[in-house]
Amino acid sequence: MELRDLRYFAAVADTLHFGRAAERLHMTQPALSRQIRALEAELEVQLFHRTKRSVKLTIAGQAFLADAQQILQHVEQAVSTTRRTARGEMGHLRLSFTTSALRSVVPKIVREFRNRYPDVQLTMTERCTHEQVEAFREHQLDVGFLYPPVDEKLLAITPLHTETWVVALPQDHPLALRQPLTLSDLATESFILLPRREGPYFYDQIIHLCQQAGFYPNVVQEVTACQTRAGLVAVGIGIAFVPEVLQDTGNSAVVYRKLKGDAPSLQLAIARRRDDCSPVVQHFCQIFEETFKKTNLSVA
Amino acid sequence: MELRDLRYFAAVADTLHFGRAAERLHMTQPALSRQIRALEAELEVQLFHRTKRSVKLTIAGQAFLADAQQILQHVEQAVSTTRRTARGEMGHLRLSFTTSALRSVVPKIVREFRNRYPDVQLTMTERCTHEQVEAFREHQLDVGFLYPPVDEKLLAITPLHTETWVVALPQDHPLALRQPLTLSDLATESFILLPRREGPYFYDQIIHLCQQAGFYPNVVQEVTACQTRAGLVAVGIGIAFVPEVLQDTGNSAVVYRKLKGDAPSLQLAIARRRDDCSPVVQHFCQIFEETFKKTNLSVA
DNA sequence: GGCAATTAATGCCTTGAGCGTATTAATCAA
DNA sequence: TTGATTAATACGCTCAAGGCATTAATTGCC
Repeated sequence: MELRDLRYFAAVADTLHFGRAAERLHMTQPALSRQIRALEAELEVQLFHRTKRSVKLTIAGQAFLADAQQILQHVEQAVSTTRRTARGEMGHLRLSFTTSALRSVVPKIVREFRNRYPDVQLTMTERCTHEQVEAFREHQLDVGFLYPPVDEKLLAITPLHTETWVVALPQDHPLALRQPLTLSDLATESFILLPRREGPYFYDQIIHLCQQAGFYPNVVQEVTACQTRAGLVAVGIGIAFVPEVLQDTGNSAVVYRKLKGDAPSLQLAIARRRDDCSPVVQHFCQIFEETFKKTNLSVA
Repeated sequence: MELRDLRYFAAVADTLHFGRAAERLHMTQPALSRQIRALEAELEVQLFHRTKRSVKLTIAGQAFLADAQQILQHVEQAVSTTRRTARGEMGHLRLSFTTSALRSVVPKIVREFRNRYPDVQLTMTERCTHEQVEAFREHQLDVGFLYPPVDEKLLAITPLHTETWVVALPQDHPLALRQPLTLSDLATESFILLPRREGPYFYDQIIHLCQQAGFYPNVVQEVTACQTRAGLVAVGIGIAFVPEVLQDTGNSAVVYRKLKGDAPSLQLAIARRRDDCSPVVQHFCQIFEETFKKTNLSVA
């Protein structure tokens, strides 16, 4: 059985007239009659009651017609879906970002992407940099906003902008009264930092900056997520560094102070697999470039 | 596009190897390669990443594969459904019956039918004889249990068994004390009957029998359904005739008495359209015949 | 009742889509 | 470098599917 047979059958079932159906199919009536007979022979089922003058669907023919129409429609839809998928208008995009990226560049890009490609299913997952790298390796991720440097030849990484980080202090801390702080002001404080293995570059940067400022920091390591960091600061466990965009102005128990001179900073970047030729990812990166060129200064 | 293309594509997508796919399809590799290329050209979409040594699905190819498999499966299912429909193993049967038939032959036949043809959808509607005839005319009904005679050349009617009707009396009626009644005992009673147009044969039979018994019945006509008849008898509106199988032994306000000698009776019959060649109806009538032959005596 | 119109089926011939065989070209492994 | 593997290409053949001409049966009209 071929789709041809279904098309012919549907035409005859629709018109109940071999001549007119043949005309619609741009063929001759004898050819059509023969094809329908062959189809009936193949199915071993009579699809039409025929007299020399009239044609009527049998019960089985009615059942077959319903399926035939569905199948033909499904085929059309499949062709359309395939073409649109090839063009990147349909499909799936798995996106990850750090907490700070979610507060800066992600909303604008995602809004524009959903606008232009409403039929692409987006899966967005917050992940820190090394989780994203792992996900890329396991083919679980298509595009990520993360902090380089990342030691991974698999990934193509485009830098976006540099985030400045600020100090989070308990509201009643003596230093909270002074406005422009320097790193050396913090020499005697306890530092709340992510474990080195979860962000070695940033960790080493802090250590390095402190040593330049003349002291070695007293580190109280912390495994939990960013959200609890402010809480730990509030109850006096120590002080912490936070991306400027993540300052929680609603929580009066914690105050944020900029650092004069050398401050810890991280460059946000967009990453994708080098071997990923998915048109959806290409569209996303295209939009990223357009949006980034226009809004780079305002965001950075 | 033809189903052939989908079959070929699915085979290659499954094996990711033109040679082995061709083998599975009982054809040669060059022919298969050409067909896939032609399919890609028709879709204007690349379905496979090919090197000289390996084959991989593209994103669009993955999307197409999902649809192609569904379509091929749907085709198989359509063929199966059509064949089973032609054999009468699937489909739809609309069945109607009088209240009395529901209490006699219908349950056994329907049980057996559902047993043998579980995939035929049954629609059962209680209808009196003339409603059934009307439904047959309007192609709303396939098989009916009704009371002939029916003046309708459209229908093929097979008699089933003769129902004896009994008299329903109020429990405190003087005649309720006597056991075998005769029609002439009822000469002075009021009769609750269906209007003549809703069952002229039965109506005329009553009149005729009464006249034979020497009186013309005093008829209190009633339009409502059988179910309320017992209620009307109970409150003393009159007496009524009821099929023996519909005697409501739970209601002590009404008693039922057989009639000695000529009693009103009706023959139950099974009816179908003469022009109905539906295999489902044929199976139903087949079962009817088998069941009827075995149980005729016990039911009648 | 006969004739014209309609319409599905049949017979015969033609064409090209699809297949097979043989071969090529590229890649990989040793 | 060589042999093995595998997809692509070249060329020719075959038959399924289509066209044309005709038949056969039915309907409706005069």
